[in-house]
Amino acid sequence: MRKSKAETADTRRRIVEVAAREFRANGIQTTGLADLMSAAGLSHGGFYRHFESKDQLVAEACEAGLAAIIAKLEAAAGESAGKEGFDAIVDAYVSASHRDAPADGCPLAGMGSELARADDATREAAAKGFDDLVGVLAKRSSRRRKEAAHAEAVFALSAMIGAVTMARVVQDPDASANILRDVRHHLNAM
Amino acid sequence: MRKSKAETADTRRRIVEVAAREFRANGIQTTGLADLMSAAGLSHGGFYRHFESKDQLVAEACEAGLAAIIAKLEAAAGESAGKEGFDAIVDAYVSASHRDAPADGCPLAGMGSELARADDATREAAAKGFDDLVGVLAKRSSRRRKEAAHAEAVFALSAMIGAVTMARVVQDPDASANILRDVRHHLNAM
DNA sequence: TGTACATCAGTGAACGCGCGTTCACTGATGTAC
DNA sequence: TGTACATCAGTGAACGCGCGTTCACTGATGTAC
Repeated sequence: MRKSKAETADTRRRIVEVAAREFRANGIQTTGLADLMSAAGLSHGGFYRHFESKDQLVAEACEAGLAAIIAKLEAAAGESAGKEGFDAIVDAYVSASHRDAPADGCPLAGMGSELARADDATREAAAKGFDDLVGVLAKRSSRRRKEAAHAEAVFALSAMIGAVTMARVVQDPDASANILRDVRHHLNAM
Repeated sequence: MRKSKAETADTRRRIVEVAAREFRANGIQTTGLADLMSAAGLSHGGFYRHFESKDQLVAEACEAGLAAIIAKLEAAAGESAGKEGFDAIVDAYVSASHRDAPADGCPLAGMGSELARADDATREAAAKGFDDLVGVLAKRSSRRRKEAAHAEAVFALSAMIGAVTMARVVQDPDASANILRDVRHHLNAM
């Protein structure tokens, strides 16, 4: 039953990808390895051929999820540089479509409070992702001074993460949409 | 072994209080009923004399935690009305002491992403708490128009929740402190 | 290049453990007369 | 007001279940000669 190196690498990648989706959508604690493995088309006994522990997978999935959202936001900014790009990123992040698709969204919004209690490697991956996202925003800030642009990006990202998290908590559709709208407008007006 | 009505009510209150602390500090899924009950000084079999299910306790604990943080923030604002009170609340919320004491802090920051996946009653309690917090801020907003004050409060609260959540994820003490500082400064300058 | 052997990806079953929930039991409290 | 009985808060043990992790096994892949 041994698989080729290429197949093995592919399987590993598939597990991380599935995990990144499931953890964002359903939470870390709630998602079992058996579910993950069968979603990846495997029996769950084989998990430990690829990872030392669930924690290791969590860290890698967090990293992968953050890399994915960063790529998406860079794409959303597209050609638009400066403030225009900044707003494009804000609009993509603080949106109903992001709110409604946590599996494809930002890990910091999808599992923020769980990440605060995760192990060192996972928190490190999350912190790096946060920094990278700050960088993505900061380089498009209208502030001239570098420190001011960075601080503005930290502020904006905090609001973005809080907004999407709370828009997912609030069940009333209007109230939820209003949170997104209010935060978007304030960030666009910055 | 039957207890008097007063004692029974007291026990129930104690369980909710302990739960509100533990859920905020350690998360909902991670906190077991046996732990909670022994922290409340009881054997865990007696739980179902007071609650129908863990979910019911989660909802009540969420409500209690939000009522507590609201009282604290009102107290922090104290005599200061208007913008001064607004800033006092922001400074109390977006602080190292709040970050470091999740058990006594805001449930929306302590278990935000878990609340997004909680049952209806819990999400309702969380949404009401969010609204109430918005109200606490809005009535101290410098905006004259009521809708503008409300929108500003929603924006500020989203940033506050995101900031405390992320300050708990980031392990590096300087980076974590900087998130709080940047968000505080921007909200104070609003 | 071909053969012989070692490696190891994946299977399927099992492990101990802690979870939420249930239950028989206890005896003090509450209630009805 | 006092007595007799029903209620029910709390105990402690047990329930089934799903969890993360381990393991013996299989057989194709990789490696050494």
